[in-house]
Amino acid sequence: MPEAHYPEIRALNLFAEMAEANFLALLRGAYVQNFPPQIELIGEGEPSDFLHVVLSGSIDLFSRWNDRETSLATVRPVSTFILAATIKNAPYLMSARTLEKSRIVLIPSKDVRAIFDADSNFARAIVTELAQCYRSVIKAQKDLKLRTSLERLANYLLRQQKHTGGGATFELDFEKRRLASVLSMTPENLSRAFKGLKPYGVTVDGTTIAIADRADLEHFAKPNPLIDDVTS
Amino acid sequence: MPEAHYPEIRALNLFAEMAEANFLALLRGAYVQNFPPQIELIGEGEPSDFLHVVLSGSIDLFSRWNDRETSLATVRPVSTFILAATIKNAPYLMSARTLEKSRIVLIPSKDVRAIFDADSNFARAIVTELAQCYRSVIKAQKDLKLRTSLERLANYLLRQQKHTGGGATFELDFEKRRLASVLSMTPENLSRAFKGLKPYGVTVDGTTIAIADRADLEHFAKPNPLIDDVTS
DNA sequence: CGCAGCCTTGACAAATGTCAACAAACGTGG
DNA sequence: CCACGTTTGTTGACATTTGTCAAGGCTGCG
Repeated sequence: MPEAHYPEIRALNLFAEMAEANFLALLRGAYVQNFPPQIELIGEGEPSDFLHVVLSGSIDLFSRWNDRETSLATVRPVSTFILAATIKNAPYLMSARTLEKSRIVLIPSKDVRAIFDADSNFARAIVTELAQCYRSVIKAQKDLKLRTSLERLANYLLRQQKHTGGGATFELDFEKRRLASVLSMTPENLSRAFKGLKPYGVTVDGTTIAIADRADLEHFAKPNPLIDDVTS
Repeated sequence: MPEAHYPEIRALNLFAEMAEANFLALLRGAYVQNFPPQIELIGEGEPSDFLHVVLSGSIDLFSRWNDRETSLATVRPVSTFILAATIKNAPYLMSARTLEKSRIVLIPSKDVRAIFDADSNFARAIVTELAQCYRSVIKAQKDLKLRTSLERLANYLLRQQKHTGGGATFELDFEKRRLASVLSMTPENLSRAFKGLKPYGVTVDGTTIAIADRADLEHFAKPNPLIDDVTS
């Protein structure tokens, strides 16, 4: 793969502290690939042959069961996905597809496991990353089990507002139908939920959201650091 | 702590491969404590001072928000809990309480982190454990987002039947109100859900469940290894 | 025996999903 | 650049699922 990509991969927490020789060894077997939108990169149940790194574009992690489908997470540059399956050498639990044109690095899983054994800094970074992932899912679980769909939407909007800088108006970074799936509701229900937040100062124009008074919305949403904060 | 407990702790995957000296160092600062039922051991948001190991009894991991409460997992002997918080040195995301009289080993988190840095076998075991935990939560997430409560109950019963040896009748290992919370439903809804499974051969007598024809129930429940299998 | 907690049941309310229709936005090929 | 068809979002009417409240039965324990 082109060395031009090395620095941005190296900058990831996962790879930042490892020995240079090991980093190079890891990327020696890796390659970069460009994918058009809506391509299914991996299917749940398949063996985890590669650790994936998104360089550009965005990836939807989703799952199907009994003719139903749900989005579990979105991966944006620059970060890795399906690390747990790679480490455990177990089948993928989620499918992945490109949402837009995306550039992905594929690192053979066996190389990841080999270097993991050889480089304790890398091992430590993997632990931190996995612990982070675990805690993120636990938060999502709490969001799902403790809140109604209206509350989930309200808190999502507050998170997204913060994430985009805190301005009174901001853009959704999802197609609404995907947002609905992420929030575990139908598109119709999401549409009505937006209206349900109007009393709390939320107005919607396409993918542009305006929050008239953040405190007002927070009073309803009751955001909680142990559910809504990205870090920690 | 009494050395009598060492072997059963040592037998855990997490501790099995580490150097003896490190194992002893880890347990030097640890102590065992007995708790009566219904004691809240830790509260979400508190700093993660100890890694916990359940030697006997059982522990409910749960979370509260806005006057609501939900059970996220049950920990049974012999296993650890809240490893991720310990590793990240971050606040607990879940509260924990004893369900029955329980004996717990408390290992200072800073010792865990220190030995983690010193013992690569231990580090590897932690990675495996975390990856396992992560995948379990993802499965729970899929269960929750892709299935109705009736389907979740049906699949839970199939898992529990398998877990208890596969006999046509078996015992629930939960109080029904807790099972309801784990499955993300109200006790009333659970009560009715049991009746809803009657057409598929499920009969209930107290905490004793009978499944007349497993294939019949499976036809409805559509269990899937990527959601319902404990391993992998 | 009597109390407390759990489970169940019924009646009802609220939340959410489904289906159908239509409008708006988007992309493609002419 | 426009016309067309496809996809997405919205809305209404309705069904289903799930939750809430209240009451009563059962069980276990002091």
